[in-house]
Amino acid sequence: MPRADTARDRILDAFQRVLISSGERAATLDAVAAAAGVSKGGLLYHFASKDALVDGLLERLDTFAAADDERMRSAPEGTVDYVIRTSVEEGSAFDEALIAVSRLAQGSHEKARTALAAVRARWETAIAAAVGDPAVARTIMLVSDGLYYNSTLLGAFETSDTRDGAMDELLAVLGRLTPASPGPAAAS
Amino acid sequence: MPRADTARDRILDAFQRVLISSGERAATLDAVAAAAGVSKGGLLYHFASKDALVDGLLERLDTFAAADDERMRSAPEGTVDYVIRTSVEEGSAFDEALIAVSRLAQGSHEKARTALAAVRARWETAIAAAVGDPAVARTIMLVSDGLYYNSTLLGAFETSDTRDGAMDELLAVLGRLTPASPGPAAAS
DNA sequence: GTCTATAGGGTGATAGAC
DNA sequence: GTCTATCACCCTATAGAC
Repeated sequence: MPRADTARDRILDAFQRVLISSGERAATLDAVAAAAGVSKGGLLYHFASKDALVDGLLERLDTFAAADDERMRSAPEGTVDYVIRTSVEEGSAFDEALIAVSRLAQGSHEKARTALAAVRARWETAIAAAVGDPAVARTIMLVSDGLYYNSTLLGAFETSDTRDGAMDELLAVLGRLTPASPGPAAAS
Repeated sequence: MPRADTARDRILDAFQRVLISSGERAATLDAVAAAAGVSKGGLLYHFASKDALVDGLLERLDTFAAADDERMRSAPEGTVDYVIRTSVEEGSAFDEALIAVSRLAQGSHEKARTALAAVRARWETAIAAAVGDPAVARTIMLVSDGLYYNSTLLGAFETSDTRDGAMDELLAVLGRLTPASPGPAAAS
């Protein structure tokens, strides 16, 4: 179901690509159809309306988010490490769906914004479970939000943030906030 | 110049209002003209094109940002306190211009994104000057970004963040990161 | 300065051929 | 399943009356 080479999936891939590289406004049915290598009519056979196309992408995001949820909680480096490091784009399928939906949310699409908030809620819950102090958990979540905001919305990571070791530095700073316990390895 | 009741300013106010409440896509010349109480033709007399309208808003933002820069550096509560607290919407004229430009940046508008990055750069510089450690400064800036992301883009502050004292709590957590010196009062 | 009218281009969606 | 018209609508911008 997730990685089939059906026409539907190829169209969703194209939709994502156009959204990510050119934004919501450019993601017209015409543009998506062209990127998918079909005509507008062909696209509309698989997705009866633009809203249906959006819903398809939102479902895809939800599938990926559920998978990420498990990975996040069982991450060997620890939940906080995992969440912070994956806050900045790395090119996974989940990432791509997430950024595409972000572009959608940037437009006006209410459903996309809700879906995004739901993904964020998963992260927040996991961080709260990993760190004792709720105020610290909130701080860490906000840092994650900040990384995400910079990398996907502002597109401004030419400065210090791509630098190798910047992430380790950041995690070291955040590590100082959890008085009791483990940044890395809360082991078995 | 900044607070005159000229027709230009009334139109820019209307542009802001529509952008904030209905998003970039809804901010058509028709909608802005209606909100400003003029016709489309009337609007286009003052701003020759939609691009000119955007430029007008960007100039307004820059004026406010320059004023904010001074306030930020001379804030009696300290720069970090000031930046963090003003990261979440409070309804100032600066805020409104900032959010309006954000909505614009959410579309595709490159100039708006650049303007937003410039404002962020002002904050980052000021924080770096106030806090010794650059890694800590970056962390604080990311928290500010996160607050901004949540309040203006996700619109998700119904949870813990509006709560009275949430900001104090957050600032207390961040205060633990500056080993040497003063959250509040680096006084005279 | 502000209005109405209209040109010109793009967008989502339908109908019907293949 | 996929394509080529084609429709109705909305958006920016211009022209010219008042």
